[in-house]
Amino acid sequence: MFEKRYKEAFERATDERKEKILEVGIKEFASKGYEKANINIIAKKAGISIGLMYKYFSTKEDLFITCIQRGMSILDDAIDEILQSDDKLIVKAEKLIRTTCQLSQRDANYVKLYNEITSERDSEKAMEFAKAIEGETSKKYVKCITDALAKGDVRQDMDPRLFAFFLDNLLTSLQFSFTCDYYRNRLEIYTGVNVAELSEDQIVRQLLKFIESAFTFEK
Amino acid sequence: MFEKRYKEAFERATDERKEKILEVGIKEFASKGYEKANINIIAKKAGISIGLMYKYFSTKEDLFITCIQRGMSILDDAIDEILQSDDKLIVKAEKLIRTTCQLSQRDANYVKLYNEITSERDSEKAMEFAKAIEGETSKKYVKCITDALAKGDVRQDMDPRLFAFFLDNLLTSLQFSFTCDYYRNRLEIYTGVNVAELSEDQIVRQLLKFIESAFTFEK
Amino acid sequence: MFEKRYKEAFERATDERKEKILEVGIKEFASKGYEKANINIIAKKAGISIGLMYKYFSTKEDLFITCIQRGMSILDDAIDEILQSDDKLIVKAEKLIRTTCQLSQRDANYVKLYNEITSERDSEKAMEFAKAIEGETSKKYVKCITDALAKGDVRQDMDPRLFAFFLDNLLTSLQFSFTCDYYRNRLEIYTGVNVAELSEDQIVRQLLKFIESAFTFEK
Amino acid sequence: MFEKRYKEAFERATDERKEKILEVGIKEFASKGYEKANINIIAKKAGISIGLMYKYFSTKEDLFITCIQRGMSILDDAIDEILQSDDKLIVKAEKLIRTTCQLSQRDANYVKLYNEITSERDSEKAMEFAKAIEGETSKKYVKCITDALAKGDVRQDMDPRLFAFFLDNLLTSLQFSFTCDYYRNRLEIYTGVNVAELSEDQIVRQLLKFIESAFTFEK
DNA sequence: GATGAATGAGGTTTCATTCAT
DNA sequence: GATGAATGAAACCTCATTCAT
Repeated sequence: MFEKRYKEAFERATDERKEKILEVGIKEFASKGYEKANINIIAKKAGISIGLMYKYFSTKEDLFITCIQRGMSILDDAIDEILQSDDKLIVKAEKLIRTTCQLSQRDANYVKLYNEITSERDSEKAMEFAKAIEGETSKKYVKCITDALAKGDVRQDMDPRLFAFFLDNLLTSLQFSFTCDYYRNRLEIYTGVNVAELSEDQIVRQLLKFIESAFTFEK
Repeated sequence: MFEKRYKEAFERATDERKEKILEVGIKEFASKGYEKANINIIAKKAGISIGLMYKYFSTKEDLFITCIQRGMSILDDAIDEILQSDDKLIVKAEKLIRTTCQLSQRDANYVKLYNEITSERDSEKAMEFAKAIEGETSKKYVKCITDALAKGDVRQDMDPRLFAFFLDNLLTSLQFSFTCDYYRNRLEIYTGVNVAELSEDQIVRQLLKFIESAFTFEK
Repeated sequence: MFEKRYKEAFERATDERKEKILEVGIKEFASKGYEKANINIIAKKAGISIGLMYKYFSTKEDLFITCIQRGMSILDDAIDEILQSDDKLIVKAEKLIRTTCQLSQRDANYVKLYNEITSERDSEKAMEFAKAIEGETSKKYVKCITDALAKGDVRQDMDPRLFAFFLDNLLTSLQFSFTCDYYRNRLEIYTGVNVAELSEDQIVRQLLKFIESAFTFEK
Repeated sequence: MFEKRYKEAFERATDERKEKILEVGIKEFASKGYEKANINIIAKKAGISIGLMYKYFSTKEDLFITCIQRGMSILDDAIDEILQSDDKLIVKAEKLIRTTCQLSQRDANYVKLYNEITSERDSEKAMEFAKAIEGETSKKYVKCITDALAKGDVRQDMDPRLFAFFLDNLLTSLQFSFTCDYYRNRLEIYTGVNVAELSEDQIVRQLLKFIESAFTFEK
């Protein structure tokens, strides 16, 4: 997805070390955001010297992007598996929703990282990020829907690319709503329920209902 | 929505100056983000000294929040007008979608500011922001849907709060997709079309279709 | 004592206003110290504009010194009255000690101001302050003791100037110990008693004993 | 006395550098006072970058307190040695006075630092300072006098804690009078003699006389 | 006489990055 | 390969003082 942003020295490091650096980096970037995260602290927490960190990554940004790569590829893998199954679209949709909920808990930091990218303001970088992160996945989403359309499983009057886009918007919003502070509070405000007591299952069922009819209804 | 975050001196400034400061501030925060925006530069661009800036706002954060207030209240006004009309839900939905598109162009910086808030990581502030920004609007969204439900205009098996939430998610995603760099690129990737050539009308019609059936279909 | 440091305009102000300005100034300088006191805030609290403040005083320092003048002259008056009485030295000493205790409560801020001056580091100003503040008083102290010496009321082997100096040191230390935070804590540490429960009378009696024998003993 | 206020990096610095930083710091704080002392200048004079200064000390205050620690511990050591000897109280008193004079010359800056603390206005910090600086020493003073009392070397009608306090007041005042500008001028005013020509020996002898009779006389 | 808006130099603190060892 | 001491630009914020009205 991204071209590599780490130096050769990083490849030569032990897996354990690579793992540790990315784990710590993801945690820091996720909890503080890019600007406020401190690369010196990341190095210390990862148990390496700042000098070595710069042997591994040329800049703070390169470390960040390498963290993103790791985080995004894990999120994508889970999604890809569902998209490439033979299930009907509606079944896939349900799986996607449920997986989204699970990932939001298990991989909360990855989701937060994704949210961070989402407000990138340098348009060059924004494009680079979007291509790297959304490129493959979007194709799969579109393909699923195109296939369903061909099979007659869904309404025929839709633009599959846009419907894929709307579907992804709903799933992404849901993901953020389970993970990122602002979005979480927003969800609480809409439901009127404290997030701790929130019935995840109720949300899943309603969203599935919403999506199902959007995709199948035809006047 | 927010309690005021400017000092009395700011109230006494000329309207022209108040306008200028907020305009410049919004532009800077929208284009660089909170962390990277520089108060000294904002002051200079607004044509006042840094000292005076601090006579108007106690901290960078206060200036930021005052900018937010301005931006959000303008966005909200447009939305509120639609939500409080007597139109049927579907008509409202169409108006909301169209207005969203327009605002995204006219008030792009406000939308970017909103996007900035959306990745707030301090959970106290996130809550404060969410309450201030989403509080009133969410109520109106929910009311619209509850009313439509009572009138039998929409499917009866929905949870109105959650459906309102999904609807807002779709609209917010759309808004970002027209304004924020990352989201814009993502939209291009999904549609395969350069944003300049993108048929806004096609998007509007498809989204309306998506929403309409989600809201009215019932097995 | 000091030459005047206020401008003519200040003389023309109403007594009430003069009073208010000095009162507020003394309070601010006493509680925050010279550097941290803010002349804009003093003006505001005194109910005048900062512009007018600068019509009254050329600089922050001039305001400060005028506050000092006011504070010191009040403290001095109380002391002078005692020193110029016809009492025997020991009686005067007792009165001085008791008055010191009273002033420390009634005029705590003046004492704090005096303490502030005491750490002046510009040697020119230190000299100016010392001359203005200690000049007259020291003469009276010395005279008292010289007189007592002449009358044979006290030991004949003393240097009256130095004994006056030691006496003043004890009284000044006591004054600070009742008023200034650091000195107050130091007193608590020595006595092992919380300042609120501290028997002022016990201190007075012991100090008088200390001084009395220092002045009258002769081998 | 104080808990350490420097970071670990400071411990790792060479002794020469540590020495230099504290020396320069003490000089600056002593000559300008806490508020007016400038960390950037201290760093420059110490031959290190401001960034490194902040690797050594978290804040200006921490640097200041570390300077205090250094200064106070040196002053204390000299005093402690005398207080813990087997000499009679009067002998100790003489040694204390003479040492006070010497320290005032050799360690003038430490004394100035002490004077600076003495006007601390934040009552929390004042307490912390007082405990750290006066805590141990005061105990030793009191113990000396209690012992002398038990041996019958001094008058029996005294409160040992208060007499210790008065003694310390006299010594502290003397110390300031030899070092701090204001107090020095005050001494000149009392004696009528220029400080350069002032007979230190005369002062010592008179003060010893003063103290001796205060402690031994009994009606 | 009186106002208070306006200035801007200057101080503290942060942190990405370098480089000698 | 690995260290971590060292740098210094740059950001936020304060406040004594000025001056037009």
